[in-house]
Amino acid sequence: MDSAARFAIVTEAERRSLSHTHVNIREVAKKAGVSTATVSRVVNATVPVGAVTERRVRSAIKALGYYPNTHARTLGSGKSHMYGLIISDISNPFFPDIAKCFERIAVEHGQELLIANTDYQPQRMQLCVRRMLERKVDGVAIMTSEMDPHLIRLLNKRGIPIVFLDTGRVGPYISNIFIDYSNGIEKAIEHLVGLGHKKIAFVSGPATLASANIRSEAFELSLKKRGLKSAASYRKSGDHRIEGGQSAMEELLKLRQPPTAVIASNDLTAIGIIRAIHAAGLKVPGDISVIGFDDIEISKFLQPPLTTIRVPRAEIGVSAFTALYAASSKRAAHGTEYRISTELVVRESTGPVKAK
Amino acid sequence: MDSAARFAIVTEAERRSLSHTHVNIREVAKKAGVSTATVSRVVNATVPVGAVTERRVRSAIKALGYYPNTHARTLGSGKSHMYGLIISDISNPFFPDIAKCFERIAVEHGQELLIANTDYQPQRMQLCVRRMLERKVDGVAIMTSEMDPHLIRLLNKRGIPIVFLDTGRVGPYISNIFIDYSNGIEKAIEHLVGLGHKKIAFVSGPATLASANIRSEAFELSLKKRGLKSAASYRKSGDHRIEGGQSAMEELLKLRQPPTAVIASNDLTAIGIIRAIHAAGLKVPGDISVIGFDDIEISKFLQPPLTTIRVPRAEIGVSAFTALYAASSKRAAHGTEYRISTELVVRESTGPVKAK
DNA sequence: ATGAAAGCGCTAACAC
DNA sequence: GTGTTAGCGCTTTCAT
Repeated sequence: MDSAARFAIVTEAERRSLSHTHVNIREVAKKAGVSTATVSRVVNATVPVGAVTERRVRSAIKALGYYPNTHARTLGSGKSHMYGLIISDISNPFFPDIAKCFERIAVEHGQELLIANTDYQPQRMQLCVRRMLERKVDGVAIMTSEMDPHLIRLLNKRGIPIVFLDTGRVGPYISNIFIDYSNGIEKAIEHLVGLGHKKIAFVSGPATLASANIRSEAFELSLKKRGLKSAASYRKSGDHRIEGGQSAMEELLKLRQPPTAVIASNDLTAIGIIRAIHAAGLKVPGDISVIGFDDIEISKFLQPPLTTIRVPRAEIGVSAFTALYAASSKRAAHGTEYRISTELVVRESTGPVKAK
Repeated sequence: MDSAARFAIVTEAERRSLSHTHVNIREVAKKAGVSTATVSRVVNATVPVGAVTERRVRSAIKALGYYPNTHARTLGSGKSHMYGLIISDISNPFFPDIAKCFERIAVEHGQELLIANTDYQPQRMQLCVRRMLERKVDGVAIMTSEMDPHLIRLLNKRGIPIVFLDTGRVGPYISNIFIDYSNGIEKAIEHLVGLGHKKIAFVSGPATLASANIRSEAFELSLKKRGLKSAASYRKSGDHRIEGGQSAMEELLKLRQPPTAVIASNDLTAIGIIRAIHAAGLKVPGDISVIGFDDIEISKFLQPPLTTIRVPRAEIGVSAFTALYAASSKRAAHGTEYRISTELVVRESTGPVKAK
């Protein structure tokens, strides 16, 4: 099969004739013998149209291969039918699931999704917001920590609905997705205590990340609730990547009394921790138990399969969309708080504390 | 810090006053005492403008907080400054790196990236193309296999530049990113043969995926080149997910003469393979060597770190952008082929064949 | 139920 | 170097 047949390439002549005649609503109207307004009504199903008229319009649309120009539509109606999603880094396995779910629902509702990465650089946040403003998005989901109040104000001033993940509080045009980390963390500590662990360490994420801090604080709190003392030497900070977990664990292993269990601020960190433990010739969970956070897809396939605190990412995607959709369709000026709970998924990286 | 202070929420009165006065080019022009055309010239730097005028315009823009409306701009100029990227599934770890890289470069060039997932469903491809058409993208990168020639024609007919990944041939407005799999695969087989392996199996991807077939064929070819016989029983098909690799390996282990080495069509498959080997009480690479494909980020952190054929995803992102940018800026009607080579990354999942 | 026409915010061709 | 103005393709009153 040659190239032309394979892709059904059109001839240059055919293309020229078509590009001059870029099909628009006027041509459809002419062909159907109606006004452009009627075509618009058929396309958008705004007000009822006579049955015969509708059929004529539809067949004209089909015959001409008409696709409405979204930009013109936006200009006319004021709604872009586009939501923005600002995240740190799409290659962080936490985000793709959220983005995918959000996109699917958005498309089902006739909305588009515009994704912008800050790449963890606060100054890129400004560019992201600018893009959202220029594209006139109907709402923005912000899932980074790098959020200058000034930039938020830029969006809020224009009445653009915003939904935050985890950070931020509900306000005018501002919703928030609250993730109940404490629930999962308490279950995790309970699980470890039940296995006899007393020396429990925590490897946190970068201090600049609000959600990482929340996880860290929830850990402290849960530990206190259980009456366990929380030694500062059992608190290490990572970077939410494998490398950070690894070096944090290396330090923990140098302690005179290394922990018997470690909870990580995310699964990548846990992978690094396990790696360091293995590198030291120790076993998971034989010598040290490890609990991750997030439950990214790969976690259940690790050696050993990772016990982890699941953060339901699909639900986050749904809530983010729901928040923006509610705010932008109804004229609900005040945001809503969406609650998402976490749960402990017990697999094989945790076990009874080693007998001395 | 309370909500208002934290986000610098604006008052309702302030917002009302602003939303009525949705800042547009005319207001900037009025404030700067120039025409809208001049403002446009300053914003787009199309033709030189007097130094004082420019300064006045810029300060008006700043004072008013003006952000040009991209949709109006698109309507006026005919260019949307937006590229589409159609992929199967953003949560497949192969894609985020490509998307991220593409997006970064695109933004640097004043372009936006619109991502659409087909979710592996051919019928969703139609919706994706429609979205691209309606948003009037300046070009589309198609990185799925589900590509109905009819849909391609829809894009091509309108002179919209397309770039394919791996599949497809160069033609009018059509570029292709050719990935030289054979190079990496040959190196992989060479590596295994050097370690004494003769019984080498291959676990392919889904037969519906063009790139998976290309990988599979390249394997066959390389094997023949080396004069090794290629037993049909050593050819299993997976699904490019962990599960598929696992069950494929389970079958391979049932063979009277199981292979001593396995090459997988992607890294996830390799993870499944390793899992099955471990589940059978065997060791990697002690009993069986495993080579993956892609080199996703996690591969080097697996136990054991995975030897794999790296497909440079950042380069793919760059090439995809370059192809579209070249095609849409110059009026180069004919596409280009971009070549990307693969390389073997030797880590610890491969070792000498087990002595009998 | 349908048509006519006035925008939406910007660009670009043309004047000066 | 700068202003004027006619579109770009659609939505949306306002008539009819």
